[in-house]
Amino acid sequence: MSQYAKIIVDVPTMQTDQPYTYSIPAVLTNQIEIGMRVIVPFGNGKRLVQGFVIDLFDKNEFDGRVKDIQSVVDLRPVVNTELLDLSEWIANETFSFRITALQMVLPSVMRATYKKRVRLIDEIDENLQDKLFQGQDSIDFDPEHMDAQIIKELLQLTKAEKAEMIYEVGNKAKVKMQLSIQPKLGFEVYENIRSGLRKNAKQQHLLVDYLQSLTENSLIPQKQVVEEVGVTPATITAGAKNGWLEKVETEVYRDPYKDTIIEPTDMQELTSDQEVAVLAVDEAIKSGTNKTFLLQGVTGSGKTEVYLQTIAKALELRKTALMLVPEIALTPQMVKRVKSRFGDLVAVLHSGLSDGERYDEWRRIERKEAQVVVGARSAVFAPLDNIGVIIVDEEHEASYKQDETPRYHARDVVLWRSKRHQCPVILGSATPSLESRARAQKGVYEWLQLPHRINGHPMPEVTLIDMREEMKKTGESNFSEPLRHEITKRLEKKEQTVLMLNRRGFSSFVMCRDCGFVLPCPNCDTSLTLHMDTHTMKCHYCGHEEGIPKTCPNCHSRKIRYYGTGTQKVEEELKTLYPEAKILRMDVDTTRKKGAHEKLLAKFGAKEADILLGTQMIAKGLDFPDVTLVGVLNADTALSLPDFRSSERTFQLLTQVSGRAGRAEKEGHVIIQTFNPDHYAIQYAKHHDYESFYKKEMSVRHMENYPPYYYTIQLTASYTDEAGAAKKMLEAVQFLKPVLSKNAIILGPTPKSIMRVNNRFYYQVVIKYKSEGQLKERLRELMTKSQAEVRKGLKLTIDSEPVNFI
DNA sequence: AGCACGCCGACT
DNA sequence: GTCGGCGTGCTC
Repeated sequence: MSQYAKIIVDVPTMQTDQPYTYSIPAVLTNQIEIGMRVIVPFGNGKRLVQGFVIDLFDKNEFDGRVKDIQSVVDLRPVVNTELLDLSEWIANETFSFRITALQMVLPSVMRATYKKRVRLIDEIDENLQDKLFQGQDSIDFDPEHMDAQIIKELLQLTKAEKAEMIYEVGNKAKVKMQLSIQPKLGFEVYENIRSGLRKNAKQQHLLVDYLQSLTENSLIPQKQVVEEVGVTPATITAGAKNGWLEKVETEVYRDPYKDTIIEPTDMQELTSDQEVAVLAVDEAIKSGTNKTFLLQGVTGSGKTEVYLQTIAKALELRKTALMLVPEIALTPQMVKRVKSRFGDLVAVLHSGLSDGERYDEWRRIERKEAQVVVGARSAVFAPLDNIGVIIVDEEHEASYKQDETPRYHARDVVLWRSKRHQCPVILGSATPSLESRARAQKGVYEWLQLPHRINGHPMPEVTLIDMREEMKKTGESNFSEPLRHEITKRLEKKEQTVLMLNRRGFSSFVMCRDCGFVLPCPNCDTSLTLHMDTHTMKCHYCGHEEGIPKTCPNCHSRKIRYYGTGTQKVEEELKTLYPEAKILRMDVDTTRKKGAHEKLLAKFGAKEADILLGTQMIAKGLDFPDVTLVGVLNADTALSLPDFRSSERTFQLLTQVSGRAGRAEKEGHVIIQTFNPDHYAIQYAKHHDYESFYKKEMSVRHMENYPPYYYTIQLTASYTDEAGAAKKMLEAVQFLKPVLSKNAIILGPTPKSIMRVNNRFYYQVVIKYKSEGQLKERLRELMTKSQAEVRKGLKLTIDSEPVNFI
């Protein structure tokens, strides 16, 4: 029977990033447990905030006024001790607030909502009450959407104690309820009731017949009864009145896949390589060994089957399993594959779900109804108990790193949880990140390989097209001679083609042919991008939108035209080249709507189109047997970016798209158009040679002191004026230098490559280091020290092991 | 974050 | 003279 609780309050600032002590009032005795959410008064006024109970104890050591907890939000803890510890670890590792880290491990609907109301507590002039309260005795107080005069008067009333401010802490999480009916009587009783009915009471006869056919106390949704039996809700209500049945509200899950028909499938027979892998992991599951496996297998080598069978092994031991997949690879095909093996035991978590669906999947996991979780990055926080195995598919994917605070890497969280659960981890990829591959080399990870494709087919032939030469021949076209030729051949043979446009650094902008003027964003240092679908110019950084200019704003020339290569423009060119071909375009614009992505792919899979044109998103996991040609229109736009990982990214991307050709019986062909045909990333991708790429890239990283030889940390400051941001980063360097050894390398401060975004100026510093015991502590001090400036509009972010350097 | 307190300019 | 602007300190 604890009397006090330590609480992390929902006020995300550096100053309040610490547990606060609250007393537990007598009415709440024994109701409060660690991991529950509570509502507490916080601050001078009557402000109420939500908080998480992180500890309970008896003796108060805080000498100051201790307030009572106002109320509890949950009946049972929502954050278990594992996730509590995990959130603390993440807050530490990522320099984020504990409250932010706590909220992150829960579905977003469970975040508190705050509202203020003003309520009259004294008589006031009737006219005034009409004006301020619209006749009511209380009104929502929302200064954002209220007249300044009204706000003022309301505040005056509160000051004069004629009105009071009421703080409301809300909860968006809603459990969906469904009205069901429950037969309450036995067979004979219904028999009697029926004989007492009038002959022409058709509806009542139907209902009684139906009730009689059910077992007593079974629950049937009313909706279903209305549909299947053909009785009206009114009849059911009447039945309830007569005591024939009872109406019951029951909880239902919003199931995102309820309309998907899933046929159960059996395990596939394993190749000997797969067998070795499954056995190794199984052994670790059985012995409860916290071991990490790097499963490196070429596309089509059957990594997924290895995942599924290890999951099955975990389930056999009554353990659970977690499988992470990159968001874009989490297609219905993928989900179906897992669900068809494990049925209702599977919960799926990804960004395509509505908040309600996500919440319900989360509750199914939490209640142990789901034992297999498949999901994107944030699914790593699934409240699974007794985890037997954790899988990270496509472990090299940059999207596993969250690019907002808390900037955690799902792979790191997985390793933390595996330690906690004493279970193995499988990191799977055809093109592992250098970090992981290097760890496998050193024996930190156990290296499992699947070097052969299951169907025994050779990897597709890859042809490089030197666009420097081609440009001389074809001019401004996006399609080289050989690529056009191959597309034509596919159209004749009725085979399918996939074309990929490497979107990075690519977009259509508008330029004046007379003076070279490019339409800039007024808020950012970028040019606006043309969007055909909305007929506007948009900024991809701040969302600014304006009309398409007809004349050049600079020289008033009418010769203002599109440039560059957006998917829309390529699509237009394709249509002119192949007027008879059916083309599907897949990019951010065509897949924005929920489910659009799936529909497009289903269409292509059903051979309703000849050519699929898209951005990176088509590179992942698509499996279409009739695709025999894959074309990459611009292989190297990413290569020139000032990011040390650009070679690695290019190699991974090209290797992945290449894997899309010739998955089934037919032989595939890949054509890569490039301006750098001799670049090693492109050469090794052509030869499907990961190992050589790995060696070459490791030597580059070694020479240039980059990961995996060095750790990196990136500091970014942004401010409303450039000097302020630059000054802050200079100060930061001065502040950090004293604790850094001479082995640490400081890059910068430099302006970010797009220095101005949304009228804020960005400067950065990157520190490369091997071992700096005091660095993290010092960085935390830097954040505390900067509080005053943060209040004045400075934004300071610290990103440990950033994945994007631009 | 959001609230109270406190100190200076321009208004009923 | 007071109202209200925002700079500063604190929140169990």
